[in-house]
Parts: sequence; C-alpha cells; structure tokens
Amino acid sequence: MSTPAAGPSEIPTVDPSTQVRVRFCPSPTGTPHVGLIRTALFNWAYARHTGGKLVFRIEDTDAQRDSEQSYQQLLEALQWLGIDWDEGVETGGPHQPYRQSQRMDIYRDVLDKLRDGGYVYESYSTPEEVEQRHRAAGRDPKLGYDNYDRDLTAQQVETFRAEGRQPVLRLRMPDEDITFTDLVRGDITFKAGSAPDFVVARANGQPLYTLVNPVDDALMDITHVLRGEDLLSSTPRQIALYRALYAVGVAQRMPAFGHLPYVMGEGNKKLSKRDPESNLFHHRERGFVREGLLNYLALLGWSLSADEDIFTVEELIENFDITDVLGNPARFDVKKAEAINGTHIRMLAPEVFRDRLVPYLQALNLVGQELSTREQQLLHGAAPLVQERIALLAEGADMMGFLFVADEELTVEDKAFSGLGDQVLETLDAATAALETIDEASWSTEQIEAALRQALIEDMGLKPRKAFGAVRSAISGRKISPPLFESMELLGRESSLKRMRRFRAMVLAQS
RNA sequence: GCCCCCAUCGUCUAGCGGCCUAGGACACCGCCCUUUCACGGCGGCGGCACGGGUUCGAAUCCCGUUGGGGGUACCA
Repeated sequence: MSTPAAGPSEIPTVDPSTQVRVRFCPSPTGTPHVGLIRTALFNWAYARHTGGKLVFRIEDTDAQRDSEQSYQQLLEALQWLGIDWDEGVETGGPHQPYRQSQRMDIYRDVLDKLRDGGYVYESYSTPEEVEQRHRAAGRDPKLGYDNYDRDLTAQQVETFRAEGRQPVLRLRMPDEDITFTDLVRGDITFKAGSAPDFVVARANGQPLYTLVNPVDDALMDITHVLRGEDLLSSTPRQIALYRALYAVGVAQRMPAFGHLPYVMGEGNKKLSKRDPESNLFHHRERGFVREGLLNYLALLGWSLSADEDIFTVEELIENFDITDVLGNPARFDVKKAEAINGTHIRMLAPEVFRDRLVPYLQALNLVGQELSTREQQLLHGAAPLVQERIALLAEGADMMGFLFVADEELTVEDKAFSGLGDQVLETLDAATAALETIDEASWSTEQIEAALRQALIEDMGLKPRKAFGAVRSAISGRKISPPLFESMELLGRESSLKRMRRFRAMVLAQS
C-alpha cells in the first residue's frame, strides 16, 4: 500500500479579485502579548482596508495549557482596542463552532478522508528508534523523522500491532521543492527533503495543530494567512497538507501567506512573555490609550509615510497593505511608544480625556466608584491642565492627585522641601499675607497670580523659580505640579491658605 | 548539523538604479518660550555590516562573507 504525496496539481490560488477573508486564531494561553495583538491588528486592518472579513477562531486543542481566563482576556483585549470581527467566537457565523475544542468530530472526518485518499499513513516508530537508525547510518541523530514508516509491509504493520503499538498519523511530504510567494517577503523556496513527514494526529487519535490549523483555514475559506514569523518554516508542511485537502475535497484553494516579523525585546531576543512590556494589559494599566498603542504597534513593521509617525486608526485602515509590511524584526521601544501615546492623549477631546482619567483616579484611591459633584468639578478643571503635559493617563491621575486629598492628609514629599532658599519662611508668610487680601468672591487664577507676583517678585525681588516653588510645595506637596495659580483657584481659598500654613509649620519643624 | 528568514542613525523607519553630500520620528545634547514639569519652536549628534560583481551610475539588482533570528516535537 503506497501513499501518494499530493502534488501541486491545479489547486486554485488567490488572486486580486478574491474577496479577502483573514483570521486571528490565538491559543488561549497566558495573558495577551503585544506581538500577538499586533498580528490581530494587521489582520484586522487588512480586512477593513480591503472590505473583507475577519474571522476570530480559538485554537484550544491543548487542554494542558489553555485556560478560560486567557480566553476572556483575549476578548477583553480586542474589545478594548476596538478590533472587531465579522465571524467567530461570541458572534458566531456560518462556519461555527469557532473553538477548535468543539470541532473534534470535524477533524476526525477529515482524517478519515485523508486516510482513505492515502495521503496520511500510520507510523509506528518511536523517537528513540528514529534516533537509533540515524546513529546506525552515521547520520546526525538530530535530523528528525526519517520517513521510515512510509512503505511498511503488511507483515511489518502486523508485527507492530501485535506488539501493542499505537500508530501516529503522518502526512507524506512531496519529494520536490516547495515554493510560495510570501506577502511580506517575496518568493521563498524550501528544498525537497528539508521537512520530513510530520504527525497530524496522536496515537490516541487526537488531531494536532499541524492538521487542525490548515483544516480550519480551509473550511472557513481563509484567503490570506497573516501570522507570525515563527510559523514561516511550517509553511511547506501546510502547503503539502493543503494539496492533500484539496485532493480530498476539503480545501477549495491555496491561501496566500504573509509572515509578520517578530516583536523584539531588549538585546536580540524575542519579547518574552516574561517581560512585563510584552503584556498588553500592563500598558493599559500604565495609562496607554488605545489610539496610542494601536499607532505604535502598527509602526512595528509598517509605516504610513516618510515623515509622519502619528496616525489614527482610520488612516491606518485607509492606507494599510500587507505587502508594505517590512520583513525585519522590530524592537519594542517603550520610550517611543510613550511619546506617541502622549501625542494621542493631546489629540483627545477634553471630555474624552476627562472620562478616560477616571479609572486611573480610582486605581489610586483618589475617588470612589461615583464621583461627587466636587470631584467632578476638580476633574473638569484639572484635566485640561495635565492633558498637555503627560504621556500616560496614570501620570495624569497622579499629577492631579493633590487636589483630591484633604488638606491635612496631603503628603508632602521630602524633595518638596529642598531648594527653596533661606528665605522660605518669609516667602511663605508674604505669599500667605498676599493671598489673604483676596476675598472669596475674587479668588481666581488672575488675582492669585497678580497678588503673588506683586508680593514675591516685585516687593521681595525673588526669582520666580524660588518664590513660586515654595508655594507649589505648600499647595501640591511636590516640586512638580500642574500650573500653580490655576491649581489654587481649583483648590479654593480656604484649602489653599490652610495648606500654606500647614507647610510653613512643617518647614519650621524641619529646621 | 540541516532548512528558512533578516541586515539603513542607539531604536522604529523613508528609500523600490540617477531626486541621497541618505529624509522623518523617538531617545540624547544645546538654545528659545516659561510659575515647576511638560507642550511647542529652533539647532546639533548620529546610519546604508563587509567583500565582490552588474551598470554610464547602486542604500537600492546579483553572488559571497559576517552577524542576528527562527525552525528542525505525538507544543501552538
């Protein structure tokens, strides 16, 4: 019984008129990785750019590693970023179910067809035996499977069975070069014999990723397989499988492949799951806005134009083409990501920015679940003050934090006492006296600034840096704060004066 | 070992034979603006890995070298 290797035959390919159908098919293991999300983004952008469809499938065939929590996180990640899908888990579609763990009977069917067609064969060799044969023949033992079981005689098979062996199923690879045109890298040829016959199903009958991934792509009529570079070398095996699937009537066409470059971390290593910056949610917690992170992620391998790094999702969709993606790996640069995020923060409408800040204020316990009228008022006034001076939302919440704490509970940082000059006390006294002359009704940024300038700069002849620095420390407890006079207006007369006196006492106690 | 991918400033990139004495962004360094920090503005530093070809002409095409990465599982 000889097994045929499916040849190139006349399997249809994808042409420019083909309606695009791409997919995102993660395994639900661990927390979403920025590299994975970049893959989702490019698939999504390509679907939206071409007016095609995005299918969201879950590859949970490894019960050992998959988790429901991870699945939920994937949903949350895509939802946060605004990456939506046309068919798939949660939304359903004509090819459901979209979780591979629920498609086992389908794979069994396909396996039967492949076996009936003679494209897969039973393999009884153990890894040890393969290695032993390599050694005996003087070959490198790490060569991989040696195709030994391709043409076993009925006699041999019977012997193995009698020994109680359970065979795995392998797909027979063609004895010829396999060439395909990668959408990002161009023509790639794998030499004949460089990939041995591979396992598509375990001895216990469980189908493996090597089978299940192309089978679902075929069944779901995926036209463009855009995935990570780590899967590049498995492409010849998939092409061989596809030819067999076409021969048995499961696949209708050969999809186009495009392999996206790695996202690198420090040094020359792939950004590992261990690195905190590989974790999408880590960035969200630090205060990345979706617009900024999406922009930065798209920049890893793609660019809008020669002289503009900042773009919106709409611009991405309008201009994105997979063939423009670069093949070389890109390092994830936190600094640049933050800078781009800062630009996007500045681009947000004031009220949007304000709303986005709330969860970060809550995370710092500065406000509760519901904002009081006073808190809303403070947020409303302070948001525009910080919007133009931060790169991350968490920074913004932190910077305006002093407004949300009681006067007597304001933390005054050690640094806030330094560099104030020998005339701190006099400065604080003069400032307080000047502020006291402003009545409640005329307590405004303009009045505050005028009074302080007159008393400290004009009358005392102090440098603005020292003069206002002392007041800033008193009001905010820090050396760095939102604009001072505006902050004082927001805080109000009473609070401001209380903080002035409290700080004076602290300075006195320090010396 | 074998197979495959990649190679422009520190980083991300523009460049697809002449427009390049290589452009932008981030970072860094000055200066300006300024109540701190930022933002903004101006300027500076800094790169085609190497060697052969092809061509009137190469960052761009070809080959090799070197360097980096990935694969080579009954993981995905």
